[in-house]
Amino acid sequence: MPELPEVESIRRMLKRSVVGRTIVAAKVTEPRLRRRVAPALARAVVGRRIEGVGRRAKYLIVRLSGGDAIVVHLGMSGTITHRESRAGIDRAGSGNPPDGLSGQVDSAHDHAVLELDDGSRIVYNDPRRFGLLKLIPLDGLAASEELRALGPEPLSRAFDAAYLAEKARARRLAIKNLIMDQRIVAGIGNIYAAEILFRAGVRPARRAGGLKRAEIERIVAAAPCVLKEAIGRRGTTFRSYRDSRGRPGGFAGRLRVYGREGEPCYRCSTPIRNLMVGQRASFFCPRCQR
DNA sequence: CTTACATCCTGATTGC
DNA sequence: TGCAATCAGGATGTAA
Repeated sequence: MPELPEVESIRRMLKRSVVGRTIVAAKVTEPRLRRRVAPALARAVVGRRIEGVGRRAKYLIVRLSGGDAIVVHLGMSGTITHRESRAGIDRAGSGNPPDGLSGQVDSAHDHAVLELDDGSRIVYNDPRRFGLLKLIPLDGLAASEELRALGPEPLSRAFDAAYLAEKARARRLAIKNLIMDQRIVAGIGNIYAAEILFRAGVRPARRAGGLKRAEIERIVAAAPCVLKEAIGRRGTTFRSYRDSRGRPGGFAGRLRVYGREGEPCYRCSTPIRNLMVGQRASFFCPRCQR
């Protein structure tokens, strides 16, 4: 579920609230994520200081003293929340979060908790368990299997028209699938692919290799516009996404096409359509997008 | 190599 | 109302 803007929003908030804190306790209560969380992880992070919180693609990277990073991927349904403590709360194991987050995040799916030296906690929650938690040495991070094949960040200069044109050349798959391929460009998922292609005026099912140069240029220009606007609103909550304080993102009301099947296009009033492209719902305006 | 598809898992929603 | 089918923001492994 979380795409680049959601992970970036969590990164910014987490950075402000946890950098400089030391992890005093850690536990993984459900290691069965998409890949099993290493049993040694919890023990290995205790006593370390949080030096920084970074992001690459949809991965959150929590840098620790001692030269390692906790790499987190939220999969489809993961959230990371930072919960202020109140004395005595979950020591009794009451199950309910003590800090007003109940009803927003179901604690039944809290799978990992880091307790910090100010008494607050960082909680990883993921009902579908498609996520990833892994401790990786910093000096091997870029070469790790998770990060090594990722394409450029869509907010970086490396993602330009010449690059995308080269990657699209002779490719027969739909342009929407191409820009959702993390090896091509990193961080775009189903919601933002739809929004970027709307802004660019290109139909999601168009074959990548058949796009004109001007269309490629419009896609490359649209991507940072859409992503930055979404980051500014702390991401999109379509269903369950919450930021690190448990709040929904504010971009849902700004979505131009995603989830709007049958509703009028804001630009031309034509009903938005939804076609399956590569097994994923793909919303577009049949008049504004060609 | 490229592309299509099933799969992991739970929960919310839709349809009968 | 109840139950089954369908779908969900992701990524990967397999097969064609």
